[in-house]
Amino acid sequence: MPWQPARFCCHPVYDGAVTESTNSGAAAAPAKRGRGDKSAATIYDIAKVAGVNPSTVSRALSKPGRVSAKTQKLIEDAAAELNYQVNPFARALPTGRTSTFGLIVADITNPTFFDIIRGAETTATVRDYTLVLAESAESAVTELTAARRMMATVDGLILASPRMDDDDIRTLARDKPVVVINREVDGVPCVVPEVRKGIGEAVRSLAANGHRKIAFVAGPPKSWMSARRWEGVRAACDWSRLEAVRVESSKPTVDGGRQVARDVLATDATAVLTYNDLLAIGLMQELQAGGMVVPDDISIVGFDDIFGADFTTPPLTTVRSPLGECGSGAASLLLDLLHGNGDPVGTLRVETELVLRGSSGRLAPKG
Amino acid sequence: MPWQPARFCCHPVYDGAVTESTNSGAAAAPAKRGRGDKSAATIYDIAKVAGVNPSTVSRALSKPGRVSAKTQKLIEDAAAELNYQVNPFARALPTGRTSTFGLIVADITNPTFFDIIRGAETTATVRDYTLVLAESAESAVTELTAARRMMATVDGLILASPRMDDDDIRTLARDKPVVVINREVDGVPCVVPEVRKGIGEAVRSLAANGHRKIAFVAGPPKSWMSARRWEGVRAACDWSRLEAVRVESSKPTVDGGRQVARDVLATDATAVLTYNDLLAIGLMQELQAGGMVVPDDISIVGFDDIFGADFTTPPLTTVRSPLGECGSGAASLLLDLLHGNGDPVGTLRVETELVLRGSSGRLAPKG
DNA sequence: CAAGTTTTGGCAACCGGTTGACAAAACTGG
DNA sequence: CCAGTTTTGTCAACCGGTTGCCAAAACTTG
Repeated sequence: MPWQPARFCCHPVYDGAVTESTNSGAAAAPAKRGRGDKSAATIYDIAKVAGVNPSTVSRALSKPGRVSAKTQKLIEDAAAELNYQVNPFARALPTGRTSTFGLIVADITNPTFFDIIRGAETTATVRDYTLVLAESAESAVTELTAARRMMATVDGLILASPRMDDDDIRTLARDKPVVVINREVDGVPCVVPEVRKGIGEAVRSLAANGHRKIAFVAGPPKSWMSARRWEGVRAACDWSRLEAVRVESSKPTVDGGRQVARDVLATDATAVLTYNDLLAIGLMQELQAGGMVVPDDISIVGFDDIFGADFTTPPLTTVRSPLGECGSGAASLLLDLLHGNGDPVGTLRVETELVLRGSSGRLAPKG
Repeated sequence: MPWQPARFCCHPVYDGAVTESTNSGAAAAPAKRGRGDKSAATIYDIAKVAGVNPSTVSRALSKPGRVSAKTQKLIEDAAAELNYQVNPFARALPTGRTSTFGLIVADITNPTFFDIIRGAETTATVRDYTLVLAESAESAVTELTAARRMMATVDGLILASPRMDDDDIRTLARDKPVVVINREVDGVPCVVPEVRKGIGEAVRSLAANGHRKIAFVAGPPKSWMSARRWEGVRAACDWSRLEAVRVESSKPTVDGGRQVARDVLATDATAVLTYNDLLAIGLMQELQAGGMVVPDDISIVGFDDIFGADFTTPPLTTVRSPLGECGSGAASLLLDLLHGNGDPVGTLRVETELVLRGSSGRLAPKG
């Protein structure tokens, strides 16, 4: 066996005893064939019932208008009667179409992706597609492996915040349609939040509250998004004649936020913008633990508006990226690509906006 | 077209202009066939290279020990050289096996499921299976539809906090292996957190801090889990000679928690246990907004220890359900079932435990 | 070394739809 | 009413593995 059996860390109790139910065969012997116990209806069964040739059934069911209205009706009735469902594998084998697409996220733990997953899943379901999910564990290699594996079974792929090279992405995109979220790759359709507006609002808000020096806590060094956000902060600060300094973080998590607190204080900036909300939350926790009051002593602004950003005290001011939209937008883009209009390799830009909550504001007068 | 095109709510800008890249054919014309542009290698290609019969290749690749060591080697080398990958559809068609299983959750928005998804996904990947995700939007009908649809394409199914009838679940389980999380269904393997220990710890902790009357904010009326938790609270309170009162909530969300605040106050309990963390967080926000201090004026204990439960001020005391374990446990159970040992229809119980944080404690002396 | 036993490999049918090529039928217009 | 055109239906090959059955090869044993 190539895999290690999964282990529990908390001593779960497995009571081998069968529950007191009669257990009358249910769930005991899974059916051998692909479909249910009663071998499911095929187009041949329909053909027999409707008195036509199987291929006629196939055409009636897949390409509308190819058969006469009355035959169509006949076949549809027969299909309904037998409650027929196409066998996706039989269909996929000759056509290569699977009505399925993949979504690879860097880290399922990271709430940033929750909304993306949700948006993509919703759109997939609405358009009669199935979403297959995989995680890359923040590793470029794992990501590429997962992507390759998926390519065999899906019609297209969405990469959310991919870690692999541009070239790898383009190579994948040569095989099947690929859409990238949170990064721009030449020649590949992308969905990216446009940071300018949101950051502009954030910086203006801070400037209006008298802040003069702003620290930006950066994300992973190779993150495309982190670079864009830092650019955005710098540009907005230039515009508002504020000073901007950059601080590096070890990892874009709550823990990373706690760790970076010293460095942030060392800059003596009075306001901080972070690469993402997790960093902001960790940073705020650490600063508060050290006795600072937010926003009286320091203002904190996060990025993304993830689930839980408003659980903190004070609730986190943040630049919202419409993550759900990114997910559904990417899915729409991909499905459009799959349904013919394959050309428009463009970038879908979604707007960001400032969500003003309690963690930013005017400095309390020194006393 | 049966579907409505997905719409954006925030006026995203689609710049039809092709990015300044040369766009040299990349991603423009997706390959027609199922695999990559170069038609992928098949067992027939391998057979030709290795100089054996295709069926020998099939056997060498799928059932170890069925061919001689040297032939095996020959074939493996040829496969590696052509970098062959099985076509999952071709394999699924005759066998019905897909190396895929489904996971249906009630609500992708609900962070309770994040860890479950993650656990299941991780285990799936480790054991070379693919996870397919679907959401039921809290509707029993949608859930059943999704389940039926999935049954055609997966080897087994995991239902997390299902909303459908026991009988529907058993019917599904007759077709393919099904594992249920967060609910017990006779004759179907289940994974449930055992609430007694965690609730016991919570109630004893509250009792030790001088609380005499505890309110339980219930979840959805038909939730199996909510009933178990209420039972657990009542039993633990009896044991510790505390009074337990039950309060109904409208929905198990942050908002529902806010709404239930009045009713909780009306009970004049000094401590509250809620059906889940979202309710606890909403309740705490509302009480704090009304000027109450947690835990000085009232203690709050949540359930599940979801992501973000420690973002609040004070951080939330909660009874942790090992959700990740539930997900991976269910996946393991399912895969074991799929790999032969099909019999043990039992219940996997995972332990809960109290996570003591700041939202519970001793009442401040009245002043 | 021959007879008996076990491996190993090859053939061919099969899974269930799809699709190009073609024949039959229906319809058009002169 | 017939030639020409369009619609509708049929046939058969194909997608790429899997597997039961049997023959050939390799190995054991008396």
